[in-house]
Amino acid sequence: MSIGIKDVARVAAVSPATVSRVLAGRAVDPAMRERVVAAVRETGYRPNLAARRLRSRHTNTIGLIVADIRNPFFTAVARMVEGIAYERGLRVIFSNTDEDAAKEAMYLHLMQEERVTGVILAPTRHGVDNIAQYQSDFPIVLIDRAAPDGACDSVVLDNGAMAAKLVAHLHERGHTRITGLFGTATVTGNERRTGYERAMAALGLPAHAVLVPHERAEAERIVTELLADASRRPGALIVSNGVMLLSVLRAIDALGLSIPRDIAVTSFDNEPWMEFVGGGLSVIEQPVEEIGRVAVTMLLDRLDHADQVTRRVVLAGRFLARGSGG
Amino acid sequence: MSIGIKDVARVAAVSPATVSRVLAGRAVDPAMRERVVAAVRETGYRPNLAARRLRSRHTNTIGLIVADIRNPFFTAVARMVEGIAYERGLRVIFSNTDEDAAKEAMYLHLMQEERVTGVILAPTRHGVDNIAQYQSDFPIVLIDRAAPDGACDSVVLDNGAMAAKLVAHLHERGHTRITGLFGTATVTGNERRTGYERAMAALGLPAHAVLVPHERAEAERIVTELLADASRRPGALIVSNGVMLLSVLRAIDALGLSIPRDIAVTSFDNEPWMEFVGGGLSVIEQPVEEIGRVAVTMLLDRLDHADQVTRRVVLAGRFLARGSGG
DNA sequence: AAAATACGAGAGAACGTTTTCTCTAGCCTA
DNA sequence: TAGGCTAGAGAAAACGTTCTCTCGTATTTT
Repeated sequence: MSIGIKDVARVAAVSPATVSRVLAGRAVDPAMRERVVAAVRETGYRPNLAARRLRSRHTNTIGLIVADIRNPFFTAVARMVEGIAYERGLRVIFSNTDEDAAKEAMYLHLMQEERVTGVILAPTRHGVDNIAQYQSDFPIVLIDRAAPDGACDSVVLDNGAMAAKLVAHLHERGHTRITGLFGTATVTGNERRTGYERAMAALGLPAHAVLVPHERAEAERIVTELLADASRRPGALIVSNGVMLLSVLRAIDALGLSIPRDIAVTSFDNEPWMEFVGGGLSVIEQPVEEIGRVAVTMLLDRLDHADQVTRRVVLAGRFLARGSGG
Repeated sequence: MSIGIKDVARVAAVSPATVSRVLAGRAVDPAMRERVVAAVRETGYRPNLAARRLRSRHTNTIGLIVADIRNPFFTAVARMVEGIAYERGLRVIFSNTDEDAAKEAMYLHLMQEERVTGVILAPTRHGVDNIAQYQSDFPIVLIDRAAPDGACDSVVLDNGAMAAKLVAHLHERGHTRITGLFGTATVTGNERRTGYERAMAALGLPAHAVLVPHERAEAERIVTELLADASRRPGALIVSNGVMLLSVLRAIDALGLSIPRDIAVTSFDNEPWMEFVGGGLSVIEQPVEEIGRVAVTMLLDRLDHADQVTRRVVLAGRFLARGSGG
């Protein structure tokens, strides 16, 4: 039998309502307040959040659903979101879809049942089209991957421009046979591919985009095939994200190739270890803390102004030139 | 105004209790069950979890508190715990203390208010001594770091033996001047240091253990200092975890040294990128999936048998010999 | 065939809070 | 000084479920 607000009220010789008011920081006679505070301490009372949420009809909870927790980009964003949310008195329910649309749908349903205040979501490709049905229950802010028709607030990287930056960097280093590797599963991959193709075209170079599935073994197989034949091997690679990069590195290693001697490699996403591989990998660093902060802010904003038009915040990344560009 | 169980009951022409029974999968007349299922679908009903938890008095929720989400070991464990928990119909509340005892205490209080079923915790050094006060509210299973007096169920790596394995490996490769780098903040670091010192003593070699703080810049400074002077430089390093390893690599890189030519490096924790650095880093891989599974299992076990004696499960790691041992 | 038993359904209480409503006392204004 | 107003406290309803209790019907047992 745990201690309830009534027990505290009895000890403090006040009504439960008064205890509730003290806990909520509302106007209460100072003497009474003190009695209540003392009683809370004495009894070791802990409010029951389930009861509080049920009665007050707000959960002060936001959902965070990411597509792949193994991707350190999402880990970093999650860390930021959680920190900011807690600062503002919001709890975070965290979940991971593993790029699986069914899991995504399940977690969105769960968010409905939790009656969350709002959701920050990195949607799967399939999920993007189906978020509309949840919008009526809570606002959603998309991160990393935006809804194509602006159906949703979103905060994304300027993928096209960043891809172009990688192309420019490799071109400056004298590369012309630049191949791009992009994911099949996300709009982000698409945007990066488009940016790559435009930039290549602008330089009068032939673009060669390869679509790489999310699944690891398959990804490695495709990359190995691409690089196996020395005569047809590209001079430089642009890799769409940090997870895919690992498959690329594994293939390069297995073929006994060396970066940047045999092939130049650049990528999206920055991680601590990347300075130690291939003479230091030249990469696009995403502004993860900014993404987290903007996402939470937009979500809270949307709660206050439900019928404001949707916004799409596009953030620039930072190009880190290290040695792997050749 | 959202749809409640009474609305579903009205549509299905049954009592709310019956709807509840159908949802809980209890015995109900098939015809009625069908009516209820249809009504749920028709109304788009989503149960309110706050109400359910309040009334049923169990939350089906476990708390997972880790010390450092940037450490991929914890990310991996978290992923496993979440997966297993969801399989068993448990929700996971995830939080991260950043090795901060105050944050740890706050989150443990939060777990009380959430009325969680149990908690899986990677405690800070300070936290280990204070968990007793929470044990009365919910069982706790410690991971990675055990309570010294067996006050708690725990699942840990066989740190001593694994450290000895690294020593043996380096010794086989001809190293005698082997320095160990260990964290100051955790009992885990202590155990690894002890294992290292014993193994060195057994081989008749002088042990040289260096304590490295968790804070990154400071860690890097200390390691740089250790390696700067070529004449006093150790021939091989044993690093206590993957986060510290990054500081070590940075220092080695900054000094222009090469692994394993100038210095051999071995470490605890395995991550995908480690095969590409220093000719492939030789490391101890922790059985993360096993740790997650055992932790959840022990927690559920403890719920059934509250007064069973505490258990301490010690798991072996796997040594991955790659090139960095020299 | 009668009695005992088991099963399933509904009514209503209960979970632990916050909120609404009512009331009193004190204060300000006219 | 009387009347209206305001602030703060308590009583009781309400949040949306599940659980307990009761009762009727169907099934088994003797």
